[in-house]
Amino acid sequence: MDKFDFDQFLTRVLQHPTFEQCGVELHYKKGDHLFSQGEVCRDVFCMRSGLVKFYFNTLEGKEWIKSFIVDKGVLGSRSSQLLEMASPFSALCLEDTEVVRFPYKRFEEVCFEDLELARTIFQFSQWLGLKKELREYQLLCLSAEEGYQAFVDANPTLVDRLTQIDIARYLGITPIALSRIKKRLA
Amino acid sequence: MDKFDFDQFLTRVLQHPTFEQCGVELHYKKGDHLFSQGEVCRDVFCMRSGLVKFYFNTLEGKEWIKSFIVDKGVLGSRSSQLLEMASPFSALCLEDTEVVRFPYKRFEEVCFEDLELARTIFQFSQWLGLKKELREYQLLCLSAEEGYQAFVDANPTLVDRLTQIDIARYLGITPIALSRIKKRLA
DNA sequence: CATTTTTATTAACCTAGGTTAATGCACGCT
DNA sequence: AGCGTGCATTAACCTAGGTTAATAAAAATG
Repeated sequence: MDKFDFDQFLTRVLQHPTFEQCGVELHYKKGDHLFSQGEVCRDVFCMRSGLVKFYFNTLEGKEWIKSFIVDKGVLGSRSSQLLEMASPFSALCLEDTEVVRFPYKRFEEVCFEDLELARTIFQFSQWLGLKKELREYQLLCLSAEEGYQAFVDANPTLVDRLTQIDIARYLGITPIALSRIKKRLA
Repeated sequence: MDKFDFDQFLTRVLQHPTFEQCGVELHYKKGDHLFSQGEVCRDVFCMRSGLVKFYFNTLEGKEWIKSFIVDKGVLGSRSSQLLEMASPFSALCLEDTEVVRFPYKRFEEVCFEDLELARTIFQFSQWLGLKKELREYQLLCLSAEEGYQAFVDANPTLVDRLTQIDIARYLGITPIALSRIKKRLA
């Protein structure tokens, strides 16, 4: 469960009659938003390919990146889905991205009818929990330099698909600081 | 779902025949560990009263606090439960604490038999996800001063039960820095 | 009740990272 | 091709927080 099999996950979910019926295939271009901070977005996005960043815009006009979703995955705004609240963050495509979109409520309903699917989704949410735990650890315990190294080690191919600005915003530092760190390490 | 009803949760879980049978009531004293970093702990702890901190010890000999569990809650080490890995953090009682302990595997098994319980646990894990999202936001986007204010606002009564050291370790700063922040705010 | 052991505060100094601004590159665009 | 926009680097300066250390108050501990 260290790595999660999204191919299998997507197959299982998207083959389900409910989602074959209510799922909408969408092709987003680089620069498009899946949803934006401040909106309520009750959907689930099953991502087949592409690259998406979740980011916050602060009151001081700064941007911080919550996470990247790479190639395949499942995404959405939890607080919108569960509490019908405005999403606290935006989802922006950094590359052309293909998704199937459907309402979260359907997802929840199906979960309690189809035990096999419930199990699959349970596994996904456990995996996500582990990832979030790691992120929390890195933000809390690692210096900027350690955090950068950990990010590069864990995502060797992703690094080349991102700007230094976005990597820095993910680590919680400025691009200038990241430039200095890279110089220090080289 | 903004606040989670642990009274109801604990009642439902602990009334279940499986946990009435395999659950062990334990009374920990202030200073006791529920489990320690480096050990595998496959248990779930249903907490009835007390105060527990989850903390990391880094290689440089520093301590950082992952979270506090206050009064009532459910806790354990996810990576131990799911992956049978050594826990990356320790759980220490800051006050006398009463729990019921049982193996996580049982928990998982029961979930797939008892749909009502599965629903309850699903709600809990969603609530936990929301909490972790907020924590991620605060670590990533807030300054130490903003983080302290947010912590005090969200946990007005908890603050008096913690030392300044532990609050600082939770915010990711030193107690000295927190002392300066308090002075600045007063 | 006296004695360690923790905790909180403050001061002096240090350092990593933030800020502003200038420069040179590498693109995507018409 | 030529233009503009965004990206990466570097420098100079500033600031929040880290470090060490001294002090005093408050808790545990016997």
